[in-house]
Amino acid sequence: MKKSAARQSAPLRDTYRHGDLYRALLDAGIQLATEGGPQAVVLREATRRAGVAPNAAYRHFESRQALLEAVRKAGLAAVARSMEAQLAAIPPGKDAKAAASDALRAVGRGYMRFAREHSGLFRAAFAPPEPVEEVSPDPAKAGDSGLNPFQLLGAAIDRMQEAGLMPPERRPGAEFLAWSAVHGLALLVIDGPLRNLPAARIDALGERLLDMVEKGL
Amino acid sequence: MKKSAARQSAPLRDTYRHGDLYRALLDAGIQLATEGGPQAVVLREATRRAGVAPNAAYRHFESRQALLEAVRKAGLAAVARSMEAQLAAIPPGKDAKAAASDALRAVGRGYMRFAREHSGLFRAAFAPPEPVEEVSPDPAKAGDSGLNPFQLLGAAIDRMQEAGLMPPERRPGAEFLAWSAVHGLALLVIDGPLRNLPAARIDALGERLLDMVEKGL
DNA sequence: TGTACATCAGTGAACGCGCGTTCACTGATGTAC
DNA sequence: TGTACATCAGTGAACGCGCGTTCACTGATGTAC
Repeated sequence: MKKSAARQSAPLRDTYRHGDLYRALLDAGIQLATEGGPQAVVLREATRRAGVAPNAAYRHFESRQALLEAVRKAGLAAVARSMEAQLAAIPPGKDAKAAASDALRAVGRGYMRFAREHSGLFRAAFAPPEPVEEVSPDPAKAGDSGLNPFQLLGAAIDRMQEAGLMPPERRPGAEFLAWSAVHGLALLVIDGPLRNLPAARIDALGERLLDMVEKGL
Repeated sequence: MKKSAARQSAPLRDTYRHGDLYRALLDAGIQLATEGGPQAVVLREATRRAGVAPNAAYRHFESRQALLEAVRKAGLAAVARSMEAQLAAIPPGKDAKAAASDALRAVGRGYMRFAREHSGLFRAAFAPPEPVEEVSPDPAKAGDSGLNPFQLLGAAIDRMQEAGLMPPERRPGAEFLAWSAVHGLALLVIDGPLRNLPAARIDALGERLLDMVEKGL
């Protein structure tokens, strides 16, 4: 399993230069994270998959840590995109209240869905270094809308409040509460004791959790 | 930092036999987990701390995995004890409704407090192997009451329902919702983007989260 | 349009590291007589 | 109460592993003339 694929001594390309090794290493890193979480992001394996000598990575990343960091940002962007996809799937033409409620649920659903479908990358995305940054709209972490996952959530909650579904005095910090609930279920399901619950039960649980959040906010 | 303490070539004891090496290794493992999470539970380091040759561990644990497993169970028991401590601190003499509500909050608070105070061990306790076991009252995972963390939560929710604070039709599966919320905040705070939020804000957030859960259930 | 040259992306070999695990052993302990 | 002996907890040395990282290099590429 370790020395499985892409393990030839001859390089995979015919040119001496690779072309876009940075991208190739990052893609390999993303793939590794997807397969095995942050720990699986290993420099040597990434270079192996890119068909390149181990030390070639140092032309593009200062260290293993730097590669992992790049993978993390890519993971956050992918989370954001998953949320945006759910937002885009909302049927239009509802009144403001219903639309706001739909949006909040879509954001949560997109988050949980990504966690389940790409659990390794999800775990990498939320691995240690990354203090909360209410500012810093780093485009590398954003989805197509330019917002990162946290900002997407914030926007959904703003709509809830504007639609009158949430008293303004409870607005500050509310994203942390919603985030906690959704994040917790995601982790219990992919990594924790709720792993190997049947998918249908997980879905139902997710919807009930969103009920709870909506009602409890 | 790696070769810091307890690094002498002479053993720390005067007898040839150790006395209670199983316990010593388990304690070392717990300590390692507390310091650095599940990954930090390293056989060789545990034997080093116990003042014993690396391979001596194999008299008591089949493999590194087995030691980690034992640490995990000990961690779960410690979580349960933290929850029990909060339950014990509830002032008596309230009516059933208030008492049930207090109990639910105590359980959640004990969980989050443990996560913050022993974050490495907490992470180890909820590391991969551990499918949900509605049965299996393994005493090694239980606190002094004999209940494991999940069972303590279930009992608190039962009380909520019995006190009429929750409609019976919403009872099934409700522990998963409460657990998700609390677990998510715990992880965001110890490991994730909410790390290095000031303690006072974390406490306040924890109480608001419990409000949300209580209301939302 | 052609040639000389500087640049710098990727090579090949090697390093030291700590890890988990296996082997044949030794010697303190508790038990049977 | 004393002795012989089996048991088995801990020893010492060694293994192979994959890792991150450093070194001096080579040779394709793009640029200046």
